[in-house]
Amino acid sequence: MEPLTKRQAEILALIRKFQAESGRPPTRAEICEAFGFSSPNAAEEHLRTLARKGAIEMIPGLSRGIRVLKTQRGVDAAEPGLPVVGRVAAGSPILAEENVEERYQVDARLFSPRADYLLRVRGHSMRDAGILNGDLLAVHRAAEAASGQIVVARLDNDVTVKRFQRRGHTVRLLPENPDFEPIEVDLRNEPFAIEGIGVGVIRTKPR
Amino acid sequence: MEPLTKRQAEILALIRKFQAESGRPPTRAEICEAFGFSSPNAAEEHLRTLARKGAIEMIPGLSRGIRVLKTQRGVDAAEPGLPVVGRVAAGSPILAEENVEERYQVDARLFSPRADYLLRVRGHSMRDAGILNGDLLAVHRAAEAASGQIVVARLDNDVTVKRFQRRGHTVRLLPENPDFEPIEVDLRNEPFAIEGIGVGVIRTKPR
DNA sequence: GCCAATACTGTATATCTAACCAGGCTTCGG
DNA sequence: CCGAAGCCTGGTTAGATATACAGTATTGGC
Repeated sequence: MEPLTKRQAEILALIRKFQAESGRPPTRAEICEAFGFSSPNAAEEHLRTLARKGAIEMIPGLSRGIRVLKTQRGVDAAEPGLPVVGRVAAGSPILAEENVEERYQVDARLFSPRADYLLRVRGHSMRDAGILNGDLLAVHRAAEAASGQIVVARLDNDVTVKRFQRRGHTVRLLPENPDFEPIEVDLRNEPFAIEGIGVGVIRTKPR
Repeated sequence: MEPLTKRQAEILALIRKFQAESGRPPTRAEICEAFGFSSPNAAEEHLRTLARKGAIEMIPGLSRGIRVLKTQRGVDAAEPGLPVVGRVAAGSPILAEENVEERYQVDARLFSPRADYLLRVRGHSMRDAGILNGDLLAVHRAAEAASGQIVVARLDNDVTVKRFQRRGHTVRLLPENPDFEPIEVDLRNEPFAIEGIGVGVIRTKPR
């Protein structure tokens, strides 16, 4: 989605708020009233811009034919449920909008510590820890971890799930499957960061 | 809320569905289209009746000025969340109150088919299917199952989770762990019933 | 300096929408 | 048998709404 100006973001926020409170999208006139515009064209132009930038969809001819396209919002907004993160684009923050597939309505407090998001796991390297290909790993955001914990780690633009082990300057990322090899990272000259700690698993399809 | 006729309940259901899918309430004309009415008055009268009976609110003069008042709590939308079943008392129905430990706020529609309850799994017999001791198995209530599905089965007052296999009069309950032995049941002279089908897993503690 | 984009005012209009009127058909209780 | 309520057709209209066109002013990049 193209970046929005401050004013455009305000308009988008109003559309969201209006819809959440009243159950219907606003008309041009209602947007004008909220912002003090005296011409419906002011609202119309903002809507067109938002549509062009991909923030909303406009259905021609329909009253209140506005759809907010992306549920957007990262961690801060108190939206119910947890964002599901699929493939993580190289270099982008893990909760960047482009990585969020959808939201699942799951109580974050089920997990302890609290889950911040769900990461869709690819591959079989954690099979013996009961984490299968396609599973959702409930992740608590953290930059530190204790040895033995299952972590979401970022190394050189690759995000992976492994069991964490640290000895001095060396970090070992251990798979839970004898078919895979441990990864060794020298913290002095290789990029490494912990994105979070695995606090649970959700599998929505039986195996 | 006064009781609704069958037709009125259908109209109300459509309003809910329309709003959930499009983000806006329907117009009279859109209701007509959905039901095949040829006059907007048919929709108008239904809306008035629904408003009189307290099911919806109508805001005069506004396009799409319909608000569904109660989230309804009938058969379909009972208590939110899923009941967690722990140890199942001998002979009692699996969802009997005495077996329900608590309720977890999880969207039942995450799973397909829909989950009806969560069963806390004891033991390691399904380890290689990624179902560990202490995990919650999301269960869809069913009395039948296809071979190869993971089922919750009741045999002689014992409830167990295994992979289901049937050949004529014989049912085999297969563990997913070489340390355990398959269970064979002769349907002609041994008690056996399927309680449900496993449709997912939730693990609230990392391993 | 100039063009494009943003951010509005002001006006106009075709059409969408809510809302009303008149009437037909059926069911059900008194 | 009657009246009321549910359920619908057909048609009408005031006003709500989307959308186009003509301007003005400001800002930032080239």
